[in-house]
Amino acid sequence: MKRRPSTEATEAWIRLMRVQSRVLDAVEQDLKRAGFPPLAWYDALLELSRAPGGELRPVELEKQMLLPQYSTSRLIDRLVDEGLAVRRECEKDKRGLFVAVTEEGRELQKKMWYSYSSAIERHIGSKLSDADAAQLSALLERLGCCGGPGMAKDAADTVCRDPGSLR
Amino acid sequence: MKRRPSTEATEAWIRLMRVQSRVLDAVEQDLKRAGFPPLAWYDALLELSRAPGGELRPVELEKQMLLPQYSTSRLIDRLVDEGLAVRRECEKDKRGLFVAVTEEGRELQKKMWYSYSSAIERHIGSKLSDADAAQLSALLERLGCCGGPGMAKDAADTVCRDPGSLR
DNA sequence: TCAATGTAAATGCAGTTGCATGTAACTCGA
DNA sequence: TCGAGTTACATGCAACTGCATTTACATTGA
Repeated sequence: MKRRPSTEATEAWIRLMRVQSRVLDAVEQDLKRAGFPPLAWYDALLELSRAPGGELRPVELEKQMLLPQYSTSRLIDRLVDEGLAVRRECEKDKRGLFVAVTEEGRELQKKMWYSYSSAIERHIGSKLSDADAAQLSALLERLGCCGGPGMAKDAADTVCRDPGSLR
Repeated sequence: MKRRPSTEATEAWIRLMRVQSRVLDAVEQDLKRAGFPPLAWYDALLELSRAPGGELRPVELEKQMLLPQYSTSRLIDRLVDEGLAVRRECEKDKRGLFVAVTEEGRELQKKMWYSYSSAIERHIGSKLSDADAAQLSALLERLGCCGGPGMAKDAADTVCRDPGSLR
C-alpha cells in the first residue's frame, strides 16, 4: 500500500522549500552587501528597460513579475522615490498610467547585474554542471504548470542573458 | 568563450525561484482556504511534538527552522496566544526557557497534516514520478548547505523525514 | 571573586506586506 | 445615453518583518 504523497515527493517538497530559501537569501545578502537594493527592484528595472520605450503599464509589470497589484503599486512608488522610474500619463486609458525607467534606473540595473550574476555563479553555477543545471530546470518546469506554451520558452530565451523577473 | 554564469545555471536559478514561489503559494493558499494558520506554525508544532517531552528551547527551534532569533520569538508569541504552546521556565539556564506544545497544538498539527499532505500530493506528487522526485531532491541537495558548517547537514537530515510520519 | 565577554530571549521602531476598500475611468447592453 | 458591471490603480489599516538594542543571566580567566 503506497503512501500518498510518497516519501520522495515529500522530500522533494522539503528540499525545494529549504534550498530555494537558502539560496535566495544568500543572493539577496550578496546584493545587499554590495550596497544594492532588493532583487525585486532589479527585476522591475529589467522589465522596464526591455519594454519598448522603456515603459510599461503597471498592470503589465504586475503580470511579468507575478506580484499582487498593490505590491506592484508600492514597488513603483519606491522606484519613483529613488528617481529610478517616473510615472507618466496614459492618453489611451485615463484610469491607467505608464511607468518609465529613467537613465539612472537603467544604470542601476546594469550595475546590479555584475553582482547578481556573480552571485548566481557562486551559488548555482559553481555547484552544478551545465547538464545538471539543465536537468534541474527541466524537473522544476514540470512543477510549474505555468507551462503556458509560449511564455516559458520565451522568458527562458530572453532571460539567459539577463535574468527576468523571478516571482 | 564560455559565459559565466552559464545560461543553464541562470535558467536553473530563475526556475528555482519562480517554481518554488508558485508552489509554496499554492500550498499556503490551500491551507488558508481550509481555515488553517500558516505553514510556519505547522513546522513549529511538528518540531515541538517530535521533541522529547514535547518541548524545546527557542534556540533549538530556531536552528531547526532556520529562522532568525526574533522571528522565532514572535512565532512563539503567536502560538502561545492561541493556546497551542506554553512557555515554561528553564531551571538549567535562567536566561532561557522551554516552549512546550499543548494538546491543542498537537491536535492542530495533526489536522493540518491532512490538508498539507494532500497539497503536497497535488502540487508535487502528482506531477513527478517517485524517481523524478528523488532526482530533483538530489540535485537540490547539491545546492544546499555544501561548504557550510555542520549545522546545515544536520538540519537537512532532521527535516527530510516525512513530516507526517509521526501522525 | 569580579570584570569582561558571550549567549538567550524580548522588544521598539521603521519599513513592508496582505487585505479590503476607494476612486476614477472604461465597456457594454438595452 | 444611461447605468450596471469591470478594470486600473491607490491607500488605510492591521499584521508581520528586519534591524538594532536591551535585559537578564552565564562563562571565562586572571
